[in-house]
Amino acid sequence: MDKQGHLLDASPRPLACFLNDHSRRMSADDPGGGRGRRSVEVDFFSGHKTSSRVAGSPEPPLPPPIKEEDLTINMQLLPAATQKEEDDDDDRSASASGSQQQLQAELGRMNEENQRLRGMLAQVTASYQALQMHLMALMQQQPRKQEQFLNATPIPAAAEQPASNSSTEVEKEDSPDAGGGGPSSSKQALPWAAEGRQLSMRKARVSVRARSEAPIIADGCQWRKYGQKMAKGNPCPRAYYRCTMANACPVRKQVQRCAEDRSILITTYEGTHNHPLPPAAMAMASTTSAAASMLLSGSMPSADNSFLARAVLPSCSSSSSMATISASAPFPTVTLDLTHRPHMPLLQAPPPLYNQSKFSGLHMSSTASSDATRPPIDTVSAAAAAITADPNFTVALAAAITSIIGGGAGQQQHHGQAAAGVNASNNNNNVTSSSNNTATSNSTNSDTQ
DNA sequence: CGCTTTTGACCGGCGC
DNA sequence: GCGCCGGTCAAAAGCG
Repeated sequence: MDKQGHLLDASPRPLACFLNDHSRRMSADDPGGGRGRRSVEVDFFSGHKTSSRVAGSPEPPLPPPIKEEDLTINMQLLPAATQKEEDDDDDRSASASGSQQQLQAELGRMNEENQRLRGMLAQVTASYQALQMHLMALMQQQPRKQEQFLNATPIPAAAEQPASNSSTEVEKEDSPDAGGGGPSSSKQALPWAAEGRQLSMRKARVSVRARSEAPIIADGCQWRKYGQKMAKGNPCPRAYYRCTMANACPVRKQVQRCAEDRSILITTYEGTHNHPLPPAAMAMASTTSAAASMLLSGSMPSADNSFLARAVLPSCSSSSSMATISASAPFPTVTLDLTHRPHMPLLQAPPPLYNQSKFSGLHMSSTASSDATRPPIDTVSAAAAAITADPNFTVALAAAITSIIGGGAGQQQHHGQAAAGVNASNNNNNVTSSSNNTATSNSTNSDTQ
């Protein structure tokens, strides 16, 4: 726990801060930096972010545009022997021309390095995507551990969160005969339902409360509406969406307006995407999936309710007031409240993106408080999840990389995408080809009640 | 024509 | 066992 806490506490800052700090440090405090300067190291496969330090090895540095200061620094960093040779040279004009040649040679070398670094950057970007998939694969390889965690701490019947078919899913997954012969077996033929392992990832939910007039929040993904119901206790209908970015993506979400304040949109995500996500969707998706996976993997210490809050919302330094635990929900559910700061400019905003989180249904306050009965903490998963879960980091990474590659031309674009993906108040509707206001379409479902 | 939304019906869990 | 409820299905309708 201490390890994880330290790790998580040590990396709350957006990448943009690391970049700025780093370039400042490199130009002033690190004359011995040499190559690999201004590097931002992210070990995507271990999930450890080491960007605040100068790398010992010149591996994955970001390719900076060649600037005057670079040349200046590099000239200062010429080997001592070379400088001594220059001093001993009697022919000053020859020395000057030699210096010029060296300058040009250095420039050429920097250009080559720049090209090389761009290639590396492409690899890093690909690795980032691969990491996402790798994480999902790892999490799906641990359903048993997750089941143990969930089964060892049975969840009380629901009152706060809507009831669900969690136990149904557990049965379907655990018992091989669950799907056989029943009338619902034909329904299992659906592509997403055939992914039985995916069901395990659907037990935890991440709920996002956002103030928005739009029917759904723009999270960068494509969704298809497959149902709408009137939920008890809420005059507003609840809409059910399924991710359509991949054929068998198990991710679903429920969208419902808050009964008390209808300007607040409550979006509940369930599951983990099994496909690469666009940058605009990365922030929200990684946050929700990481939160869900950490809930399921039991990666949070039982004694520290704020652990997950700090992991998922690492920008939040004060955790005492933002993490509460309710044992009344059928699902382990993380609620991210975005309603207090709806227009946070991401890349200029080191302050918390989410200023409040509420944990409901963690059901760990009583039964899981004895650490002896809990499954071991998966440090790597927790760390990787925590890092990828940091929307500031993800968005800043994308924006920083884009700005470096595109020389700022793409920064605005990425900034816009990032904002669209995370700013919950964005009114863009990312539901596929849908202009209907599903939440306000008074097609109240009479259902069979 | 293909895709999405709508909406009534159906299913299973849960409480009484 | 029955009814309530949440979640999902699938045919019909709508849309570009």
